[in-house]
Amino acid sequence: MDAFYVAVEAKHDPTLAGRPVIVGGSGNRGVVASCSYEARAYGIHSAMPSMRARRLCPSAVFLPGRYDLYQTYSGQLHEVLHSFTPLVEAISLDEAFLDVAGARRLFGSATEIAWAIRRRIADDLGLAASVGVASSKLVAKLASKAAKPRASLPATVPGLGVKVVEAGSELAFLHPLAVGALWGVGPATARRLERLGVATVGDLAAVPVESLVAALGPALGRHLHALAWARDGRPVETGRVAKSVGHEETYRVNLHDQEALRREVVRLSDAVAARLREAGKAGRTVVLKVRFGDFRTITRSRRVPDALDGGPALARVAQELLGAVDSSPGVRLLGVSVSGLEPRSAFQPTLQSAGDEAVAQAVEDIRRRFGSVAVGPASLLAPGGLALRRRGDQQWGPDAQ
DNA sequence: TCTGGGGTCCTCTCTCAA
DNA sequence: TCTGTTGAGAGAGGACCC
Repeated sequence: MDAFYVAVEAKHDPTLAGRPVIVGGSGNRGVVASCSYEARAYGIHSAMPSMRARRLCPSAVFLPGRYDLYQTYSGQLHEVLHSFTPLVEAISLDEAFLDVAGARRLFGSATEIAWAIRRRIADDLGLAASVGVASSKLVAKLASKAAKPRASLPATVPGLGVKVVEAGSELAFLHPLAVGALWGVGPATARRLERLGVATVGDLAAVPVESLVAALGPALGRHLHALAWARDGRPVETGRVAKSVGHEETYRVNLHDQEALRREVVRLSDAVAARLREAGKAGRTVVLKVRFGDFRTITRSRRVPDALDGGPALARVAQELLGAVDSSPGVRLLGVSVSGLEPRSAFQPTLQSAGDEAVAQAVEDIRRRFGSVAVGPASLLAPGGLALRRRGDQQWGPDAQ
């Protein structure tokens, strides 16, 4: 989808159309989640600190973002995609891979399907999408990028809408691109490749695989070498299951007080537990993440004998992990996550957790009937109240104020 | 310029057991 | 019995994606 969050906002408020609009955190520790092409023309991009974006374009409209609303649109989008093929691999709220090999008898060639999907999204959702058509996920993804509009002053240059890379012409399409365009090449890998004299995908293809393995390790070295030669046999995977569930939060000001940190751990654990139970999952590895004022980040984890899904049980483990951390430099971010997930039915609650189990069930029932802030851990009744978190709350950093 | 939140995957190191 | 090797698993960190 093209500038998805901003496009949804503009649909609900047509006065936003054609203006520099930024969705993201408004506070001094927030970041840009999505921005309109008009904002991109000022050099603004997603993940940029909001403060910097504001400096680059003081006249931009800043919106806090409505995760629930974007989720609703995402659901509609995936309904449209599934009406063409069941082979849909969702990679985010607004992007997906489709394997349309089996849909051609019904809907025409892959190119015809691409245009039809684009029309349906425009008709049903009122939003613009760009589609890439190719024989592999790698090339399709890059083709969809090539089909998007381009930010420019004085006006945005409209995109192709659909970009087709015919079988046999993949290398001609790939090799002129910057190496950073490849999936798996971020800033750190791009820097390492630069030292090898690699700037484009074509340069990368010319490097012997042994040299890449020596420079980047066996997994990444071999993977990138294959991608540079357009060898990408990864199938479209439907029904991928989550391997971990977590919740983390950056604070407006650094926290120093151990008691405050312990309360935060309870709150985060409660949020994680709610989502675990929603998903019918429990997990065996509890991970505490701490980011200090100087941005140094550590994780501490513990594997427990019985899978956990209750807030109090998670909080106990996470608080033990927190106890071994020196928080005196000041804590900027705290996170709790659980991995090693298994279906809830596959484990038996121990005697100790049986009480937690009953409490968690009751809490869940009350929240279903009266809302998420109707009940919560007593320790959170301290200053700040029942500020329980759900997924999508404070998605892009602490609010201003 | 001052860096979010929710994830996945890879690599390195350490420990323990065979 | 002692020492070295190997492999598995856990813990930690880092890079990357949207």
